Amino acid sequence: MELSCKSEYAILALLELAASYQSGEPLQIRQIAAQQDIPDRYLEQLLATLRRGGLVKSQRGAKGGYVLAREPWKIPLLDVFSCLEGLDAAVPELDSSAKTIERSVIQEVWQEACQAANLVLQKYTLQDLCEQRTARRQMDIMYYI
Amino acid sequence: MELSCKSEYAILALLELAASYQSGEPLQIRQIAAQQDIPDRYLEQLLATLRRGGLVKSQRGAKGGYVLAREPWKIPLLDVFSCLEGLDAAVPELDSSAKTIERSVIQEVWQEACQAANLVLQKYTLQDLCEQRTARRQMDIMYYI
DNA sequence: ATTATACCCCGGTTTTTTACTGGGGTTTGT
DNA sequence: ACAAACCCCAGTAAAAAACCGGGGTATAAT
Repeated sequence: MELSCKSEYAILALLELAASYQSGEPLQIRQIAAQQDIPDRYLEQLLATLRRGGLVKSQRGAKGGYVLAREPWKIPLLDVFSCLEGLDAAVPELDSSAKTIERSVIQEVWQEACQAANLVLQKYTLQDLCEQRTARRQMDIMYYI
Repeated sequence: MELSCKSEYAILALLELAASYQSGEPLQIRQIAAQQDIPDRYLEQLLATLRRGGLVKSQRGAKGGYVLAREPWKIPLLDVFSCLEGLDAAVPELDSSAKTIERSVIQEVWQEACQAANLVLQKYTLQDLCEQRTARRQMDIMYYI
């Protein structure tokens, strides 16, 4: 199960926004894209999706950009995934049209596995990842010395 | 997270093999494909992969076919997935080449989520699914009456 | 031995999804 | 007014998933 570029890019962008959340100043697509080495036109689409999903707010015009729609600790990663991949993707619904019993039995197990994964993605917030990042940076400095 | 055709087909086939495991008689691709409504040429590929992965054994020639390589209760679903999608797919390794700290932090969380899912897939065996199936069939009969 | 059956190998094609790009419009601060 | 940014839509390229076909090989039955 590979993490899609899409999700990785989105989370990277959100991490930037989380880091600058205190400042209140919006970040521009260009900036984020440059910082995280993401194709900016592509990132634009992702941010648009995140905006429609209520995860970020945008400010148009000069000095515009994006800010998180709510505090970093109130945004679990699961929200990001369900926004991008669709909620039905995060937790696939077992269609009652269930062609055969076998298939629905398999789907149920699969669903349980997905829910287990989602539980993990639910418990980590952007804030958590930000902290992990700074902690890691500290470690790298220590190691350097 | 959608279940791939590939994995669904494979598990369906393995369920058939599990069901006829007692008999000792091999099942043919054609039979399984017809029973579960799977394109037989495609199923052939999958069974070949499962064979190379040591999950099934094949008997060539007339009266040939496939049998499970070991008892149904000794085959957790995770084995099927890792065989088909590759072990590195089931548990993505975080490459130490880690471009940036941010990306590796994200990968770690993703990996934890995958492991949670794998734990579920580890605990269910083909046997379990078979039993689920027969149980479900009983229920359907009750409901019919 | 011959023959029919059924797996084996390998490669190609089609379809779908993912990742990415481009053009032209609209809002907004200076 | 004008430049900086987002907005919308549509297309393309590349990769993965799903599927198909041909010719070969082992094996059981006759």
